[in-house]
Amino acid sequence: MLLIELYLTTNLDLTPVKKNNQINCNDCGIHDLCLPALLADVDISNLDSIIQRSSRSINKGFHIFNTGDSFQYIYAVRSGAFKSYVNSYSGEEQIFSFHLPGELIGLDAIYSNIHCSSAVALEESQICRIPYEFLDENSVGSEGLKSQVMKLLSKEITEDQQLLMQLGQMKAKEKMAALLINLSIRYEARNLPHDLFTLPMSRGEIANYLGLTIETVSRVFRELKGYGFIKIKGKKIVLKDIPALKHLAGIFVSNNPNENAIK
Amino acid sequence: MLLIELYLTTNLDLTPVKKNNQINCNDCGIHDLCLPALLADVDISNLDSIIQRSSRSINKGFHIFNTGDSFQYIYAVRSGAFKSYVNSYSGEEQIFSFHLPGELIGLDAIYSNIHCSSAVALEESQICRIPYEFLDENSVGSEGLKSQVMKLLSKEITEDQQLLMQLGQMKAKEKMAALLINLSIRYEARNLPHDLFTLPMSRGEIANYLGLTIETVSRVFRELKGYGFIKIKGKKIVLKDIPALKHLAGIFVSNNPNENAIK
DNA sequence: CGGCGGATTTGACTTATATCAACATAATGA
DNA sequence: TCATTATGTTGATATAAGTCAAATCCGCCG
Repeated sequence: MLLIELYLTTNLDLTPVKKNNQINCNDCGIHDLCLPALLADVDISNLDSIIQRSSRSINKGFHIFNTGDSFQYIYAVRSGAFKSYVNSYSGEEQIFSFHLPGELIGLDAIYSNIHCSSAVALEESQICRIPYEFLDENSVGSEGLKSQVMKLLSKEITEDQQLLMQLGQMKAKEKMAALLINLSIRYEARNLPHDLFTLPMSRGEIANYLGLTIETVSRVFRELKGYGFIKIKGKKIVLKDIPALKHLAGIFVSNNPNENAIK
Repeated sequence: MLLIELYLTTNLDLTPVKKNNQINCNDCGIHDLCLPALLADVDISNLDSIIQRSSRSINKGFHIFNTGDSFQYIYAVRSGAFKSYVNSYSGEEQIFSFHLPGELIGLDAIYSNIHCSSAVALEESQICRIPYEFLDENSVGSEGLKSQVMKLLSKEITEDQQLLMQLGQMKAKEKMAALLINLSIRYEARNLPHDLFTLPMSRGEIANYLGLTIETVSRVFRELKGYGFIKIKGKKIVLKDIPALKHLAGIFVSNNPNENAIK
């Protein structure tokens, strides 16, 4: 496989990637969850020369892009977590997505070539990125890549719609259960414990994301703990009764949907 | 320009398009708002042989696709209006989009090749459609088309995120003002009166879309009428004070954002 | 280690919006 | 046309979640 030495030259705090400590996509721990897994039709060795990896981690609070930035890269989370948010006209922040390892960030800018959201690290994180040009209509050899990115875009729409549904008609308790189950499923997909993890976001970020207040988030956690559905201490959470949480979230589980019913 | 006689052969109530009553994209009234406008790089004459037009209108209540249907076409609204919705596990409907003329429907299915939403006509409508194959990764000559659809997908994500913001933190009055302004902008884009139009959707559909109840929608209309911001009778609405509505929706208008302030 | 500041929890109270119920109006169809 | 049904309005009341305020917890830094 051909490996090309890359010198990254952006505002990101990335050091040049050296030949000898370079990891290729095939060796990456989240290979199956990231772009390569979606690129069956594309020559992966070629992809490896396109994808740029950060050699050192990104600090909590570091913005990988801001609203108004020109579209230069698509990012993939290698480790850690990010949030995407937009600012309303009145300046308030609205989080619309949390990004876990193996997930992509920045696709919103394809439309206007300008990012209309900001993305920031919620904790010590590592990322990979692909120059935007490889998705550009004039680029060659990226046919399969473009199709896959279209699928990802489409998937993102589907996910946004699910969130819309949650925000639109669900009660606080249901929204929170839905978030926990959603995180659980995503952690499971990367082969991490799905019933015991550390929430990468603060209570305030959960509240913002779900359209609630911090106090309500706190109270609902207490209530779910009271039911024995979860154990929570700070950001460490254990999902003790996933079927009950799924039921709360409106996800059909048992044959008798009333048997776990809680007012 | 080459025009090809097309026989449409689906579950849609479309009659064969005859040569002599066929309209091509260049002649279409919403040409500037639809796919052709986004396809500067693509040979439009070729597109005209791809796009299929309905010769008769679609009745209110007709579904152009349902959840679970395989992905066969991308649709463009020629006249009328549609809504897209998903059903929750418990069976309730959640509307996430209204589609006005010149807008596309069905892009959500690119990810899984199966529609995960349903689309239904809100009134007597006409549509065009493009077979999905022309976006398929194996298709030739659709490079520009694919790039444009990617942009549309990206745009849709941006729009969904705006709606998310609305649902998440806005009050009922603000949500409704935002919807009215949004419709106004979209009508303006198709060169229709932007301050006087007929709402294509029912009060119940507005309520569902905004995460409110029918009663609240009705009451907020009355309140906005009381302020003199709108005139409304049934589905006919006049936006009498667009700056005030924009201000309510949180869109910055004047230099002194407090001067229109209403509790 | 100890203290400072931000994050979280908890309680008391308020309020926006939902719910329930009755009525009015508009659309539909024989 | 009128009867019938769907859709929209209005009022009274209930409640989920927000607001305000105080207490507690926790991480961080000298």
